[in-house]
Amino acid sequence: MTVTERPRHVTMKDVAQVARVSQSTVSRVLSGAPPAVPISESTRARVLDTAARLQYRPNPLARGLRGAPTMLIGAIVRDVTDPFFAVAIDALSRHARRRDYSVVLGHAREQAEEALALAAVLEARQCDAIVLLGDVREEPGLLEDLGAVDGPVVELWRGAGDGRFPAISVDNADGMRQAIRHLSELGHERIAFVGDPEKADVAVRLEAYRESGDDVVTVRNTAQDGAAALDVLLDRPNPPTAIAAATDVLAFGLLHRAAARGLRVPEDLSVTGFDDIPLAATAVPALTTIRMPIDAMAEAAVERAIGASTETSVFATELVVRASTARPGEHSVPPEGDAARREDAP
Amino acid sequence: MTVTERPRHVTMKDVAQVARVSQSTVSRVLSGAPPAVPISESTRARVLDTAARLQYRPNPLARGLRGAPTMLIGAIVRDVTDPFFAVAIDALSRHARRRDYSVVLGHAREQAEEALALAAVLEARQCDAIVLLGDVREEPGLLEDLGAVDGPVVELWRGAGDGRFPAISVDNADGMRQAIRHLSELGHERIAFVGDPEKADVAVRLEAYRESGDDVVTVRNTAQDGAAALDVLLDRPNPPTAIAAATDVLAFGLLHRAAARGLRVPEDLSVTGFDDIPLAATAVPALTTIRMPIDAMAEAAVERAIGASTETSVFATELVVRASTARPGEHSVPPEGDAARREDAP
DNA sequence: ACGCCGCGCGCATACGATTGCCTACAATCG
DNA sequence: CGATTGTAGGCAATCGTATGCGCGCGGCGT
Repeated sequence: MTVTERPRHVTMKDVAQVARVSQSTVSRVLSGAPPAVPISESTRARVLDTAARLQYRPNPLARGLRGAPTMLIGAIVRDVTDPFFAVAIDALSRHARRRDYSVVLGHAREQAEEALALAAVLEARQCDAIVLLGDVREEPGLLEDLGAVDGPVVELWRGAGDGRFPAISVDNADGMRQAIRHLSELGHERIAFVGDPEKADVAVRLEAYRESGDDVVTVRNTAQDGAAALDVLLDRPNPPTAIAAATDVLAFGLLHRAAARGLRVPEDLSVTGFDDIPLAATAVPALTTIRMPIDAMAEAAVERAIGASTETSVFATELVVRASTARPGEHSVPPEGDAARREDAP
Repeated sequence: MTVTERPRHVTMKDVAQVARVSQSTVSRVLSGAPPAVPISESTRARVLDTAARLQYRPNPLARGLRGAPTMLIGAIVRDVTDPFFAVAIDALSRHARRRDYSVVLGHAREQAEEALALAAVLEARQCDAIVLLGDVREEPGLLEDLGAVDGPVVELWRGAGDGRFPAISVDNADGMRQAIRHLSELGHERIAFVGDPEKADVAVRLEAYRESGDDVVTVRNTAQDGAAALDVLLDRPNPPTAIAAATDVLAFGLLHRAAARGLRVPEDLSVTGFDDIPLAATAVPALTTIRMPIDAMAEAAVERAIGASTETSVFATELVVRASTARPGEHSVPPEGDAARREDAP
């Protein structure tokens, strides 16, 4: 074996030279497509062989420069740390894959600067389409920037879309009403709401809550803030018997602080979440929450992004009753019970 | 406003035409670099102005074709859904940002095929470096494929690296010993281990556990499996008084099932986790766990990836004592207590 | 035997940005 | 006043791939 100094990158030209054909022939053979130009079987085989021997890899940059699709969907997400978005990304990636696309992810991390740099990366044909996950309203220049992008932009769970881009969304208001109705039907009369109305989707949930209640604590969307919110609520003169949290993460904080204060859930306090993150089913106690059809929504977003569909539907939520809600002062149904669904049990 | 049919993409040529200069001049002005060729102030201003007016965006593909760095770090992660990796990605992204790099993420989702497609995307100068998060041993062709990549490849939390690529890792064995020692010092004698030894890092933790115990339940890394593992352990003739989980996610499952069975933690059972995911501090009860210096490790990985450093250090873990561990049959210290650290309280 | 057709393939150019080299003009020097 | 230096900027090659167009050659028809 001879010493090859710096194998830098094997190009078509290299393959062509070795195979004793022109670079265009190599291109035609390797493109695989129905050859607009006929190639003899012997030549084709020779090219294919040398390409394999030389470990040729097409350069996507050069391909893209010629206008070829990158088969990449860019996803901009506000905060990867949010368990809900993690699941969403996973679903998005799975459905993209089924369509032969890959997902590249950049995240905004609640910082405008970052989001901007990201947008610059994703645009300009680095990827064929962009999916916005969650509410990215806070990024001032981002949306504006995105307007200049070539490919389609789809919003997924944007909350209250302003119609700037097609959106795949969920009926947040109805979801919150389902939670409130569930608590009402159990006999709760003093129901509080905890959430961060800065996020568009939470704002919609809050608005739906306001139709029947007005005991609101505003916090950032962390379990720690959820815990602190419980203290605020319980130190009120007439504390609630049930709390509807805007997200599961907040509900986790509520459950934690309730236990720390010696309060039993659901006997002394009922708690509902929103999102049905993976850990919700194994919370202590298992969390009653509102589930969204993540999988179907991700699929819709992918189809919209790659132009396979032009629909922008609003998906329905589903109440998942577990063990964190009960009649005031009563035990929940079975101690381990998922009244409505059971798929969570191992 | 005139009708602009298909603004396709504003190129330097367009800017040059409008600004009445040559395309090379536009390039020189916009590159910003110390001009090897002098440019008059008036020309520079004119170019800058028209570029802004026309909303010019450089095409990164064309840049990359000429060999320019993409300022992108590719991250390949096994499973975005894992809360631990979510935090890691966040840290990675932050540190990359500080160095003017962005992170693009692709995930393997435990599927070889997917990982391969991803590698193809990331290689070939689409990004300047690649960071592997977690154990990707299972992907057969991936590592091999990665060997052919131009840029540097760094493994982060790969567990037991095979030395193929430089690795930033954590002392998993010592971490597990810290947990076991903590439980021993509390007086526990029957300590069980729950984890998925298929993952390299968990395998190391298991090995360290084996130095002092042999009550092992093998499961996949989900909270549901953790819950099921508790049933297995408690139905044994001589059940453990403490369980060291290989990850926080498993510990969540253990806590859930313990509560569902009416078992009090930590009075009847002590539980330790591993990772210190964000929700660990607000588990019910707050989870005693092993923390890793995620931030420092992510920083090290970024520096290694972009060639700013050549060190491959092994980082130390830290025991974080919260409320899920106590002497057998005894209450934990303060009900809400973080004995060792307090930064978790809101 | 000559022209025509079609197969198989190479030439050349384009994509957008970078960069080495060269030109044109002005100012300054000898 | 001619030569030199410096300033300002254009020309064209280049990166790797795709593709329209055209060229040569062999076989077949008349």
